[in-house]
Amino acid sequence: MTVRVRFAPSPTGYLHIGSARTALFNYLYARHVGGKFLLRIEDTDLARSTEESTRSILDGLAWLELGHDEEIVFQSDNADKHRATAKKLLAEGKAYRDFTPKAEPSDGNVKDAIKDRARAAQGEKNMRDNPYRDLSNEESDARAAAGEPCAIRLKVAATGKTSFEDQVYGLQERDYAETEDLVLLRSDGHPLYNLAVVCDDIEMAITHVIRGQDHLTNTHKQVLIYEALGIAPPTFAHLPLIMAPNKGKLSKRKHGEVVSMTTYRDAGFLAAAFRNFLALLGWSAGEEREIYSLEELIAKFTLDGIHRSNAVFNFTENDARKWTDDKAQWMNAEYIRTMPIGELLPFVKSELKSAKLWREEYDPDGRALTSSIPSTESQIFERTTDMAERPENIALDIPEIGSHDWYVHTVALIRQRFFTLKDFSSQGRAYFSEDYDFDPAAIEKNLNKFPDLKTWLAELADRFEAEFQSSPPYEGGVDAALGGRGGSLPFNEANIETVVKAFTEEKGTKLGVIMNGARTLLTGVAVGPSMLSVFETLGQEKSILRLRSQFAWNT
RNA sequence: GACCGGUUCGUCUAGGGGUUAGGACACCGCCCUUUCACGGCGGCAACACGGGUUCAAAUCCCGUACCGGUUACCA
Repeated sequence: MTVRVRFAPSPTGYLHIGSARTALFNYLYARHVGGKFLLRIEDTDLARSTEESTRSILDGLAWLELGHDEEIVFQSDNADKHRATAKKLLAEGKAYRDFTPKAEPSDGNVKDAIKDRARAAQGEKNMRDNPYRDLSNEESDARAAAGEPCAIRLKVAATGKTSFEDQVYGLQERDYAETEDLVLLRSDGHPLYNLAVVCDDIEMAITHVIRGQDHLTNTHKQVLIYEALGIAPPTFAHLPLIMAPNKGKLSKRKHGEVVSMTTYRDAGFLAAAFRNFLALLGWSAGEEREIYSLEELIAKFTLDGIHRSNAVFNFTENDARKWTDDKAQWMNAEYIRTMPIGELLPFVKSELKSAKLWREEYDPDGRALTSSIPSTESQIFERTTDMAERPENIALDIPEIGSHDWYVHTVALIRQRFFTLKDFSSQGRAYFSEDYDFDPAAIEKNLNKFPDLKTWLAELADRFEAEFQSSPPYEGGVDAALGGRGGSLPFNEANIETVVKAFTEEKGTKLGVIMNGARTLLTGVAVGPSMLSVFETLGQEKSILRLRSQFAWNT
């Protein structure tokens, strides 16, 4: 028998972290055993279900790349079947009509009201004392025929117990006395959750139900329905819950965005990294290892690796740096830094695109377009036109600036200190645009503290122009004064180091002062890769122009 | 309240009778370095408590405490 599992969210909000983990575990299990992973939208609560929520959940699943098999089932489409099943149980005497008037919903917190009522009952409540439980068929039929509203309840036997072997928690038993005659059909004819789930799981031929352990007691009720129906229940596996940092419930309302999948997508997380993080929340392969590809997760995922204790999703409210779980952030950074560059490139591309920093020349076949570089160079020099004319020709160290190779080289260089995809368009903006921001703290620390830099860095630009070959003959520049001839050195790391070091000694200052000042001017931030590679990567022209830029000063 | 479940560093976890109780994240320190949120090395830090069983308990049993789930004509 092929394994068939399902993820069955109710569309009452976005896909949150707990549901996402449940979906992932179902997916991994199905793929591991070569079964089917189905999707069912439990939209029977008309009052709370929204299409927008369904879309959001689907978006979340799509982002996590948890593709489902077969058509999506909408539970509300099966309401007639659910009703028919309830009628069948009624006809067989396994359920009864309850003519007790529906209780008015209490105002305030429903959960609390229920809890209070249960506590008031002191556990002495007799679950079988419903006066309509043993109403004669005749009277029941007559009252129903007369149009008297009634709910349909399952007739749970007075003695005995439900039991099932949970794949995570082991044998679970519950005395019938603990379970009330649950309502199958509301008095308005609306099928309720437990009935709907059982009917649909049967209909969908679900073999394994993998869901949160908050359903443990529902499972007993559902087992009761299976028994009444004379159908063998599926195998159950309940998952530990994911808790808030205070070990309390992780709620959409209280914790908001931090639990939503779309937040992570929008914050520049890689689905692969987040999946990896999620997989390790409540499951482990029993190894001292954290990074698993999807294929490895599928290969290693088994139900007995699932834990029984709840896990805390750790984050600190009002702390920008720790807005979400440290490990999730680390995992994402780890993926960005170490995944094959070819796999990262498409993500960087779409990030740059949405930040309007993307250029077609970065594409592998974009080389043919390099002839169009002058047009983009007008952008490069946009903010500095008062300083220099656009150069006639450009000869650069490999890789050629703006080319695909340069793009790959640059991404590989700057990803080393990035945490999210967003960093490519924020911290890394200066590599792709002239229009980048300056971090005030960086300016203060690396520029303002050394007033001499204001002239030194401009001088360094002159030096670059003089020492390195092919420096463009800027109008009015040193180069022009020299007759348009630059030096003879190729603009590469080794030579840049030599030149900068010599310059530093002349000025009697420390290398760090020059380098950090240059970094701030050239990239707007105080952190990044080796400054030598930054110079080289940005290229001679940009380096010179930005060194001469006074933009960052006095900001 | 009742029923059910859980409890190893701050967090995620390994370990399931004999371990210096391991790893990861975070944190701290040192090194590398022009800076740095990269990297390298190191450090801090845990078996909830009390009884048993046993030569030996984090590990098995019982109890307590604490935490969580459920207790709807919600899902």
